[in-house]
Amino acid sequence: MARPTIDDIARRVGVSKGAVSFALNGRPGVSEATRARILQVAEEMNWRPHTAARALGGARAGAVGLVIARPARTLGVEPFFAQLLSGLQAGLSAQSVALELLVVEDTEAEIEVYRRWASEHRVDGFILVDLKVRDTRVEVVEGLGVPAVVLGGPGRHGSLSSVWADDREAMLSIADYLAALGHRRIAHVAGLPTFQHTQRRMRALRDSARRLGLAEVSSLPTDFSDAEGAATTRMLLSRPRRPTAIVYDSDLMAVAGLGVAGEMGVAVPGDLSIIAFDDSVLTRIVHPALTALTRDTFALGTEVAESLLAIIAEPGLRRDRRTPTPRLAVRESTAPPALAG
Amino acid sequence: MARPTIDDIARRVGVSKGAVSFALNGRPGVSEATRARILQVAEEMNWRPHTAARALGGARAGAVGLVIARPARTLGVEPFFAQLLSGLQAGLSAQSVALELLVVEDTEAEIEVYRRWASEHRVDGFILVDLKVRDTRVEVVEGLGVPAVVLGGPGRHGSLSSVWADDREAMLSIADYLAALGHRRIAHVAGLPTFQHTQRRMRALRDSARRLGLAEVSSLPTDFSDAEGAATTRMLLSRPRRPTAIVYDSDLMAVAGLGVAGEMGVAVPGDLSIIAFDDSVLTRIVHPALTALTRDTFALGTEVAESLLAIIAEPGLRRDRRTPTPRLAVRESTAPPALAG
DNA sequence: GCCGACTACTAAACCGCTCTAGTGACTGGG
DNA sequence: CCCAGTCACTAGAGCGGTTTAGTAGTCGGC
Repeated sequence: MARPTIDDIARRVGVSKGAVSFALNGRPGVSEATRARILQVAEEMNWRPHTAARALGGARAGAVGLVIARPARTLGVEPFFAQLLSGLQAGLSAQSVALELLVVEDTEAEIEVYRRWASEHRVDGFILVDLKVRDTRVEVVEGLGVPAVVLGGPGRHGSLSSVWADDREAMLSIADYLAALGHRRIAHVAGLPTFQHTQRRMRALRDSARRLGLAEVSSLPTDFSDAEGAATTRMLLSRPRRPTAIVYDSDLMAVAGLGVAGEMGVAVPGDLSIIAFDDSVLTRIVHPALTALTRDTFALGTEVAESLLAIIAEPGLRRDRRTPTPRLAVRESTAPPALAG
Repeated sequence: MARPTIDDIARRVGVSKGAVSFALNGRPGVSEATRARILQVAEEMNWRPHTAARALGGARAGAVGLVIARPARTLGVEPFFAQLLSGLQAGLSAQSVALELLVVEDTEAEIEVYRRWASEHRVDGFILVDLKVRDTRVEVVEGLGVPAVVLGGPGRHGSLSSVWADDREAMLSIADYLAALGHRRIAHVAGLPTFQHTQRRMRALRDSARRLGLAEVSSLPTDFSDAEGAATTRMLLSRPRRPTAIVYDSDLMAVAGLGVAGEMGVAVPGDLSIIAFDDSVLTRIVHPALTALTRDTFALGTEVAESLLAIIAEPGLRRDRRTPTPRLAVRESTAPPALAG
């Protein structure tokens, strides 16, 4: 027998389709005896709801959408994303909601996908990542009236809910730590300046420099690639007065920077301290292991998933969740600067 | 105006629903003039098909499923998967087919998901990865009658189509290369022995040893984690007669192994040559950069996507595609063994 | 004994689209 | 001139659910 439908069940039990629907959805309208009988027969026939049919009636699609606007080839190298994805999965699968994933080239294409998926009823909600400084997506998604959670914050995402960690606070803690070690010349190999979190980190470092009276502090934007991370490091270490500490906006760039230091004969942490603004196996696998800001990206993912599910269940709800500020895991790549600093 | 339906278009143009459906799907049954008019109005009204409604009529779901049975937390660290995912995306999005992704704990749960998705008509096909030696999934998916492509081969996947690269050939080329350099004691830090490709690689190495007359060659299974990769390396390097070359089944383990060598004062490539059986930024970012077997995982992904789409379009088709054998990219981690070998 | 309220259920509309059977107009061949 | 065949299109069933309106039957109260 092919796919049994509720009609088959209804016939077999000797009731109407409607009764079966009520029974299967735990809705009032059938007696307990009948409900039990229906459930039993459904079980026997191995019945499963046809998602399309359900969705057609205006119900849930049973999936949420994540669209990532990055060149597809670079996605593979970001431990962050894979971790986040895993966490999202864990959170969603608890309610057997699927994740619909799409990688597109640019924000324009991304917006087009939101439009399409929303109008196709393909998903019940969206997850927005990589928030830009003036992000057009927020407005569009708000306009679509589809529940959505923004990863990043605080503020700047209209009426959408968000899950965020305090980048600013984290950067301040790094600056404090480096200053306490005695570093005065600190460089920051940043990410794309169009991202909100990049901006926040740069601003935080600038503020720290002023407050702590650090002489030479600079943030240098990159595209997050290992290549630019390496190139920027090479440039920094070629300066006559090289920085004694470098903070990298991603673990990948930090590892690339460590490689450059090795290649140029700069000892880590003797001549140069390195801190990564993101953690993963990468930082622990290299030698010396990198001091890094760790946060539980997996947990972040589950948090986002839960937020989104909550909003889907109760539209209109707005929920801003701040996750724990990343903490500095001190490993072997940081030390007081050499005396000749 | 909310979502326009084909009925709205029909009313506006002054034709029937059927005509609109024909026109929008490029099917015969309407005149060119009417078709043009309908398309124009559909465009004006910004109409999009409701996927659920389409799927209900027995048509395509417009999505394919990928279920991965691994602890979710470890997924994040495998560059391979993210790359594959990107490639899949690229291949699928060409026909705007979505990818439904789910990470589960074990094979049992994975099979349950196949069952559910198939009966829910949620996807049009499946992609099976991590093929085990005696894999129960193949049989189940065959039984479901849903198109599927297996990543891995050759053989051992029943009537399902497959996309595969020649692991055996690749391992032979590594053995040949190391033997030519003069290595006679070679260790192989393998992956999970339940995987088909792990078995194939181990067998190939054994065969090579016999053929080339290599004295001491051994394969040591691990769980693919950086931790076990490091531990196994530590064990190998503590032996009185340590190997002069180690082949790692993944780039992650190779990097971990490199770290252990550094920690134990074993020079790479002076005292020890290292080869990774998989390539990614990881191998290029460390120092010395690792000699590795490179293949285009992204291309592999698009290949799988295309195969699957072909089978969905034409059920019953069976298509085994062999992708180019991975080639050895020689970098800085391999050299002839020290004389005292 | 009758009314109203409640329970347990049925019948059927509906969601948006596809697809088949059918219809009317026109064409062309014998 | 009539009939068969094509063309362009319509009407409506059907996909598998949900949901609403309606309907018997029962029960309690006065």
